[in-house]
Amino acid sequence: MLSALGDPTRRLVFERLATGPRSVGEIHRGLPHVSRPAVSQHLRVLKDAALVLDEGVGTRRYYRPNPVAVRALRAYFDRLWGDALDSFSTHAEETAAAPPRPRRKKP
Amino acid sequence: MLSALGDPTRRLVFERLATGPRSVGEIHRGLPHVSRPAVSQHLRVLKDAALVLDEGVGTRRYYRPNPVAVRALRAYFDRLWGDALDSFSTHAEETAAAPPRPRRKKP
DNA sequence: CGGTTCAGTAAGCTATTGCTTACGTAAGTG
DNA sequence: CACTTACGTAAGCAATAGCTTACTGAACCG
Repeated sequence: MLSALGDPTRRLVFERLATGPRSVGEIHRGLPHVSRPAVSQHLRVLKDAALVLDEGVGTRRYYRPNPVAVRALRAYFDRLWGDALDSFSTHAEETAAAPPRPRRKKP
Repeated sequence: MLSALGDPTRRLVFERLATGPRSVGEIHRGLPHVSRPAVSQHLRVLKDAALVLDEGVGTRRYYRPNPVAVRALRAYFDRLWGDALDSFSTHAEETAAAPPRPRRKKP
């Protein structure tokens, strides 16, 4: 998932979907610098990564973010956040317990 | 930031830091498939992206996640999550209000 | 001191990636 | 039915990314 969001342009595409379903053409119009086929290709990558869902309506195809994916990403960073906090408090305790840190040549 | 986390190997490196500060050598030992210079290079990218902080102790250098960055990422997906929820309820209302989907333009 | 450990950097190579152009196709329109 | 709209896909290309090897430079150790 994060691999798919690694590309800045793809992130732009993805973020355009946050506020509601968009067709390929709409996304393309909102991103003049990106050709339409490029948009299609980005959407394909996003879809393969399960980051977006799509639904065909007539001749167009509407894309929207996949709630499951967004939740998973949130959970990922929540976990990281928790671990980092733990690590931080441990770090704080240690450095507090040994104030003059056994640095380089000071002591 | 997300660009930096786009690479799977780099994500591995980053995740190794979640549970506490690690030196380059330690990370390398935990990731046998990745050469030590590669680890250094990944850490450099992570540092340039402000995803990690580092502190030199003697001949080694300890890396740890940057809390600010993790919080920012959490916030990013939280926002996305909120927008997606709004979008979803709107979508639900519309489809509920108009069972046989209106085709082309606004009826 | 010399030697060793730990880490960052340089150079070069390969694989991947993202883009464009061109084409194919299904569905809506008159 | 043409014809148009909206997408997807194929092929090919240039740029980038990540890896490895080799070198350099600090800081400890004896």
